[in-house]
Amino acid sequence: MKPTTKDLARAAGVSLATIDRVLNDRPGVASKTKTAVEEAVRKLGYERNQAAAALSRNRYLRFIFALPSAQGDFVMQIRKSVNEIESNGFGSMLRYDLLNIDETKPHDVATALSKLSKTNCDGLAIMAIEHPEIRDAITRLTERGVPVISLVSYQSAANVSAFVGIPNLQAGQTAGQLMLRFQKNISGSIAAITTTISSNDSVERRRGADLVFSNQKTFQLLPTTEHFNDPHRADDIVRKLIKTRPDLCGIYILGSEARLPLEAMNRYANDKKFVVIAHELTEFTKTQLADGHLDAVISQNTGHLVRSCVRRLKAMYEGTTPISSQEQVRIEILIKENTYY
Amino acid sequence: MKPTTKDLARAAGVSLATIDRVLNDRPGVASKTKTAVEEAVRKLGYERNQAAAALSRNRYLRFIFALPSAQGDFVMQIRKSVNEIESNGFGSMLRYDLLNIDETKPHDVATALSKLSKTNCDGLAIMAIEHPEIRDAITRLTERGVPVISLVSYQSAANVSAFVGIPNLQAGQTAGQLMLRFQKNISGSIAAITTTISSNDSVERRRGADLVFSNQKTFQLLPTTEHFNDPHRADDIVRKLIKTRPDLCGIYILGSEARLPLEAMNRYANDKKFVVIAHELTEFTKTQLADGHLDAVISQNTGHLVRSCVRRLKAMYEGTTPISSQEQVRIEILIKENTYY
DNA sequence: AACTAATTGAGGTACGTACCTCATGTCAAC
DNA sequence: GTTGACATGAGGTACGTACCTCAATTAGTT
Repeated sequence: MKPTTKDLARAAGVSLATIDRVLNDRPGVASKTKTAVEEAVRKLGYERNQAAAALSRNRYLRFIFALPSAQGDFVMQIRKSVNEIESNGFGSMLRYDLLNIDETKPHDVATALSKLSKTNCDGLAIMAIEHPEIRDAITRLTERGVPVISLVSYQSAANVSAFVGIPNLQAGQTAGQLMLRFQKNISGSIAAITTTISSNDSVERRRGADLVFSNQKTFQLLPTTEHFNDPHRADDIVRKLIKTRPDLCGIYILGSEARLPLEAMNRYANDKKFVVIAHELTEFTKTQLADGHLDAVISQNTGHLVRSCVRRLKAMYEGTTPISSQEQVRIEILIKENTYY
Repeated sequence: MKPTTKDLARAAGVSLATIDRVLNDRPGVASKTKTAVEEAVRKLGYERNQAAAALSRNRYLRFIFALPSAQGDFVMQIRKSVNEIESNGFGSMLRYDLLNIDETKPHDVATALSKLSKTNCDGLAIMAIEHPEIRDAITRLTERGVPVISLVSYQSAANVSAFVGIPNLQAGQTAGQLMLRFQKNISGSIAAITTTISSNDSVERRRGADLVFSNQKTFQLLPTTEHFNDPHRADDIVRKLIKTRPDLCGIYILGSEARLPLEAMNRYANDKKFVVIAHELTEFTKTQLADGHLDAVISQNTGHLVRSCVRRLKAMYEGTTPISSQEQVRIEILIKENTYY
């Protein structure tokens, strides 16, 4: 059997009360006593019995996912994954809540975060743009002792404890490489489209693709065009591209929401065959893959994202370290054949 | 707060002892009482507090992984994943043990399985060949009340509760499709090499690839050749292929151990560029990807395999149903760019 | 009606930890 | 040498479930 607090007490020559004080960082312990207990922990290989601890605490760990309130297939997917994890066997005594944040109003976001503290939140995973007010709110939150993870989009706030998501530079390299390998032409131009280049992931992906394209001469990646979530703009961009670039042989959709450019493609590219690559597997992109309108999707699994967040937040709460290898969210390549419907 | 057994007792108008009898399938409960309790469970939405249950039971759930004792990068990877999961935050009170089975001696395997029962094993995940003796041993094991999962390689034993692994037909389709898309030639022959075609996964993958190749005329997939883990044979096969087939433009390594054919390729294919696709990401195939000797790897993540087994075994033990969507092990495509080193 | 068997209840202990109170000990400052 | 701050121990309760015993009740059979 594993050692318990009783064994610790005996080994360290102190009482259970002192063990409790040390293990739970309560005040009133002489530093040499503390050292002795820590030594005993090390020596016996004591690990807190989380089941017992959870039971004794008799309260749920409450993890909060702060996600953009804006519509979008990908964010929806994440939301769905958060809701699904509830019924999962992740040990007990865990609760997950969603918090909608309107990124267009950073002040409101900051206000919402300021209401969180150790008493109502045991960990936060946040997906948000980079903004001074948000960054400061996060910093203050961590100072209040709440572990914070930045999700999908990296937060440079000093104290953010971790990032969960794919490395976007590599994702861009992957997309670029596939784009080249899927080409049957011997040369041509490839378009790059995104929602907005003020989004960090788009920028990094573009850089990744550029790295790949710079290794060869026959294909060129055109400058990134933005559609700002405007259907007409997206339509214009695609129509103009096809009309003015006879050598166009591929489209790379950088952002996480591929719907608008893809729908435009479907309108104008009926006869000619382009290699089309986009990001994030959603119901929509799945359909596009199945129909052959999309050649590949570079994706991160939202279930993983969410579970990884939970594991890390839990580990931070418990003061343990999760296996880092398993926490690296993988860049998935999806083509028609390896997608599940 | 969630309802407890006390609430159940009150709601059903019975005592805690009876609640206990019903919840734990103990004898001596009138059927209408049982119904009443079950009704209360449903009505209150009662869910057993697993932390408390684990604590009270005060014993670890013991899950056993039966893996082939034969050497191999892939099996090693699985073994490693099993060992790593221990320190994972998978709820507490779980133990994982490895059981080596020598598939060349099915009778020994059956004997080993016959020693397992509810008292020393709460769930088994087994990766083994299809064999009557093994199949019967598994059937008897499930009859003794031990949940069994077949891992990687499907077991047709009547009572095996689940399969954890990738669908190999689809994996073959994926490999075949990539092989065609990566080709810059306009026609040619592709070799198919494996350890032995008595292995089920190789057969299914071949069938998958055939499906893809039959949709076009310009490339042909050569008959599958077997090397039986013999380095000379592997060497011979590759050397002869390159010498006798000037139109050779690709190699598909079907089995899960790619080392021998790849090493042979590295010896003979220095000058000419083939598209090479293999299965399973291991340290070796990673290196080959990085060096450009391998163009793509179709893989299943061993960490996922193992965790999926654990989740399912746990769910079976607890009598709950895991989210099936999350349990489908995905067919991963890995190229140089999206591999982590 | 008498008897047996099946059913149910009452009440307990245990698991390992968290968290609480209160008493006692120690040491240093004045 | 008294005071007070700090350190430590003793001992308790609680969490929700599992598992045990023994008595009491009920139902079914003869």
